[in-house]
Amino acid sequence: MTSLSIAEAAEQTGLTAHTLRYYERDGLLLHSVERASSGHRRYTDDDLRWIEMVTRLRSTGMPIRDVRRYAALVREGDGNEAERLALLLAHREVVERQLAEVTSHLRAIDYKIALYEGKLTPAE
Amino acid sequence: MTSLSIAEAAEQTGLTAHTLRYYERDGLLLHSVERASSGHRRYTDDDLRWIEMVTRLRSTGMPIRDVRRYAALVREGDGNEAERLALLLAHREVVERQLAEVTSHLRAIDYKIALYEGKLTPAE
DNA sequence: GCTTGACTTCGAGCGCACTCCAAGGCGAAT
DNA sequence: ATTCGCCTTGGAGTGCGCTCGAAGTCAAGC
Repeated sequence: MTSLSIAEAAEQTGLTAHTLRYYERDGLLLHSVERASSGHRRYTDDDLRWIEMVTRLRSTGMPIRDVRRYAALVREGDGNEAERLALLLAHREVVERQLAEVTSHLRAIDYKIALYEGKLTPAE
Repeated sequence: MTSLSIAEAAEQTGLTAHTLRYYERDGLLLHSVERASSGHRRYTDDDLRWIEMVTRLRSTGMPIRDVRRYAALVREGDGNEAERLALLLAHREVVERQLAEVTSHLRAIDYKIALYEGKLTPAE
């Protein structure tokens, strides 16, 4: 349960093993992943939970470098919650603006689609 | 009115002059942009309208190569409306899935934000 | 006639986020 | 003991979408 190989962690998180190693190297995780005596990585539930958070940030378009900054803040421990909050709030604003933009562009595309559909299924 | 320099077209479309040239080179426009006797590009209203459509597709995440395909279909003229429609419908599905995903991730981030806000503004 | 500034082309360069490869290690199974 | 499969590292490579630079042209203004 509480200790997965990199392949299992990849499966669980939807990332590739390559990406998991890359994230670790690049400072997106809170600390180096533990190793078995063989040298193989062993992911804990906590690791997976954090990686899930990273995935949420990434999937909403947060750049790697900002995720790294956020990870650094969390790693530092108590005392910088205001800074973490600021980072998340700033990100939320970006995402919301982007959602609004995409939605509005999508409506315009839908209009175009309706035109083509009208052409293909002529009114009786 | 109906004939803009590349700088003016850039201003109007929100793209850079570099990007406008790049799009043209890359086959995203319906035809080569007309030239003044000086060799400078002159953008017509039709050009701008098409570029706006391209911008909508790009802003919703359609890859350059698919925009190029769509442009090719439109360029071909009447007779392939079904194919154009299929392309747009497929794109709409992708965008909608992505919107749903981002929205759901955003909700999770909002929850995290609420936690930090709770920490910072302790309940009375 | 010279300068200025906006344009031209061609091709190289860049930033991002992976993605992959080569060479090797470890442990279990045959 | 050798094969197999999964893992390791360091570093190179990839794909995308621009973005930029160098060198040159042209028209207008002084």
